[in-house]
Amino acid sequence: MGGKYDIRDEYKLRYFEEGGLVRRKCEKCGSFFWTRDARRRTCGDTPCEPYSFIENPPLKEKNVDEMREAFLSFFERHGHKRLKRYPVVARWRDDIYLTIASIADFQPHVTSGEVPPPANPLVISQPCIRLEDLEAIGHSGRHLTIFEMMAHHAFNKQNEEIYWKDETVRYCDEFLSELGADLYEVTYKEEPWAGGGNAGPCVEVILRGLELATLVFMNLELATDGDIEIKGERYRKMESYIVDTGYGLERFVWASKGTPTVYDAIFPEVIDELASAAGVDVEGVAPLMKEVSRFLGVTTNKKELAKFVGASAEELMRKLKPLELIYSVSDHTKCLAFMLGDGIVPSNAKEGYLARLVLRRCLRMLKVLGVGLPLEELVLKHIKLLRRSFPELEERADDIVEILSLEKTRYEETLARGERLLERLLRERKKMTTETLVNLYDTHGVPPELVCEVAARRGVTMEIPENFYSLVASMHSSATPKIEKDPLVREIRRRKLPETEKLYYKEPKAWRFEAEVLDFFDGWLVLDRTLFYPEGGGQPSDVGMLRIGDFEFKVSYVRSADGVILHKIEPVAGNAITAAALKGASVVGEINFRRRLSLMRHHSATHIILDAARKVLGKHVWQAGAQKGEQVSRIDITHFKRISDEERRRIEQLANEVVMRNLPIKTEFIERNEAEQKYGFRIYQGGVPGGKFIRIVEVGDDVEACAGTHCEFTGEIGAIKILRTERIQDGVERIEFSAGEAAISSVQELERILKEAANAFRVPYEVLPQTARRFFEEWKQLRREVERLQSEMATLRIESIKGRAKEISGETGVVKVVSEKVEAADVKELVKLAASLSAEGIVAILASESRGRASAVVAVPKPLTARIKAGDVVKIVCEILGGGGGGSPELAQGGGQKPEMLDVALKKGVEFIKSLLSLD
RNA sequence: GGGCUCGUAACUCAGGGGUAGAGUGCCGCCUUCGCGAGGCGGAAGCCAGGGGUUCAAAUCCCCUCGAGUCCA
Repeated sequence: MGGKYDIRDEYKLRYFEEGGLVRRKCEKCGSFFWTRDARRRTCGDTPCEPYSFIENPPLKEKNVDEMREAFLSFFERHGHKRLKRYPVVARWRDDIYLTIASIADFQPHVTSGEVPPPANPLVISQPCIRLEDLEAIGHSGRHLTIFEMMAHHAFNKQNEEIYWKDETVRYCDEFLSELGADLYEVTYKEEPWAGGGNAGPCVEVILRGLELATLVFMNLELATDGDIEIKGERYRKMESYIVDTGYGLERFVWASKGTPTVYDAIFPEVIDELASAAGVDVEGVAPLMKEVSRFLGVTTNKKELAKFVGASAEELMRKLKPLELIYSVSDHTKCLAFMLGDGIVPSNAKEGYLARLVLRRCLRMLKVLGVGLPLEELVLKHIKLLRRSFPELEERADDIVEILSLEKTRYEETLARGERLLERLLRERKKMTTETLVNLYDTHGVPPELVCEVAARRGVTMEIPENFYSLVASMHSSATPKIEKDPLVREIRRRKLPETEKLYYKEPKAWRFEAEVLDFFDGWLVLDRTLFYPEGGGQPSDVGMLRIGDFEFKVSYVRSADGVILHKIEPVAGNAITAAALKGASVVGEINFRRRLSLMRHHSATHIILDAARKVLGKHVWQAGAQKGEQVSRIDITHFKRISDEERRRIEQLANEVVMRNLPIKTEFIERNEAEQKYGFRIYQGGVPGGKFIRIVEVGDDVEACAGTHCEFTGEIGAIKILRTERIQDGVERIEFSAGEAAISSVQELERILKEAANAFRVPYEVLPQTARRFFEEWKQLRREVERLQSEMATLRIESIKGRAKEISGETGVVKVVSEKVEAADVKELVKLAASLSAEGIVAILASESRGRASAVVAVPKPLTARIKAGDVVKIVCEILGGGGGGSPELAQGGGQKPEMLDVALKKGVEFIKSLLSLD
């Protein structure tokens, strides 16, 4: 190499040179491009040039299915293996929720070189979902939430090159020619590309203003000490180099039809249906739309567009708005078909939230359009249109319809709730601040448009601030915690420790083993081989003992780092031991097998329950997390509603049938690509393991990539008992269960609770439910009866108490006062009594004693409250009782710990009132 | 994964330390030939559950359960 790296050198292709292409600088944007047309002055991309393919298509007309097939078969003819598409939800990745590009299918394991590609070179048409430009959908004429990225990939290594830049560009030209393009019109714009930790030179292929394909040559990786800088980040050359192309299927179809927008080109059937349902005159707007569409690549601003076509911005707004909504709904409903079809369950978190976001946008737009057409029908229409290429979506149609209608009612409820809340807020205060607007959306999901609408109805005008959504975003801005690199991994690499031989796979029933000590540091012991299972996949680590000569160690925790298994040890007998003394020693290890057996049973049971849940609830059920325990385990699954008792019973029944059939549990290490091909992506329930080979565990009908330890036959599990289900978030249900001995003891525990409850009522447990109901009903009735009698008693008591009222006179007047101890009365009763007395013009100081404590209540007739405040009196009284009190001027209550002081306190209360009546 | 909000009568919600409330619905009576409407009266509450603070908790604090919503 030598010399300084200049990314511009990367574009000096022999293919360009030999084909007579020339390099030019765009007059408008300044970027460099290659062309066969020596007189060309601009790069050909928008916004430097308007579209020139509208109503003048440069490609032979093809629909979506035809275009996809043309691409796939072209590359198949040129030695590429055709691959099936991956799901739109990227379950094999933990850094993204949705498949955003074809290369995402192969990240991170294939691109890093760790795992060989499923084929090389390969061709695929990958449905991708991107939600970044939601606002632009429909307006821009070209943005889509869901699109197919047609791509051919070649994964090259230093000593094993498939093909590189020249071939890639040649393929592009040949394919374009085959479609009828005039290569004289095509420009190749230089554009460095970076993303996802990689970077490289990239060529954008542009035809009549439309970028049709992006040819990325990924050959750099992020490195802090790298010597190449792109877009502010430092990179270095990669060992492998990858051809990553992206041909926009929808754009090709668009260019082949020359319709005003991409939407018209790809799903005209849905647009027609929506337009007629909404009563939008598409034909009428067509001439204007065609005019406008030419300049959509230049700007989407209505004012600027209006200048181009010689109309007013208002006219454009009015005429195009309904059409834009139709485009947007058409796109969103297709997106939903794929999201739900690939098993996303709408939720308030993770990928489920993204589905709900799209869904609710749809519902809002349909409402604005005033279309009676249900959302379900539109999504079904897409599914029908997609049937030929994606038959798997149709299989999910029933569930999709149920999910959609469920979500619709949920959203209607949310909106109704929001509207009521808003009405209340408006009633209370006339003004609506931006803060409340943001808060309403953030906390209650009330869209700002609805706020304006409701406010307007009440005559309050308000505006949505331009930066509304960024205000919302700023409320959530937080530093994303950086993933810390495991220090133990670094330490192990430094010590150059070999991978530990894993005996627990070969001998799942063994509990005793011999091995040699390789290293010891920071309390971690490393052996050449071990039976101890390290924590992983939701299975806790084994514990047990290690014996080295006369010394015994307790193994409290075991973990794995970079294939090396580390045992945390504590000496039981003997002195602390140094690493030097340990190295090379032979050890005898024993695991706590009782615990291990229970964990194995729970682990195998987890797989069985997942499969049973899929059978009972549907194919959208995926594992969303799991934790095994010795007594109780849990598995979280995606599902769109609460699991009913009946469903829970069926899952339990089905799971136990698998146990009783005593099926063999098969485990094997096989090549990742083979496993994916054979079983599909459902093997990745608990995340994606690295490595070329993965361990596949087959339990009944369930097949998963899993590193855990399992029983050899399902019968060994013994029994599976589901204990409870819990909703941990919208769309995710947690199933708690026990297996084996733990299942039996959990049933016994239930039985014990049941019997204890039955004993308390002195009834056989069979009649417990009706007995409990009866007792509760009777209790309620008795409570009412007590209250009724109390008030009756109070009226009787009042008469006698009234008779004992004394007149107290002072300089400012005379008042009637009672001050007495009431037997067997609680605070509530005292309050009632005192209130009735004060209603008759008597100042009442009442007190009682119960459970070793004193309570006091003071009531003052309203006309007297100017002079005598009940709260003040009660304070004086309760101070003597060793407590405190308070209340309103009319009624106050309090108490204290010294009931023996009651008489003194009552007297003091009367004295206080007397003092109040005297002039100061 | 993180943030915010809410659980009070059958329903919709007030009350935010000091006697549990309103509207709708329900029941009864009055009015009417009957219905609707109106008037008068009434029943209906483990204030989600548990713990804590306090003389006193629907109210404040903690936990659990149930629900809603936004962001990544």
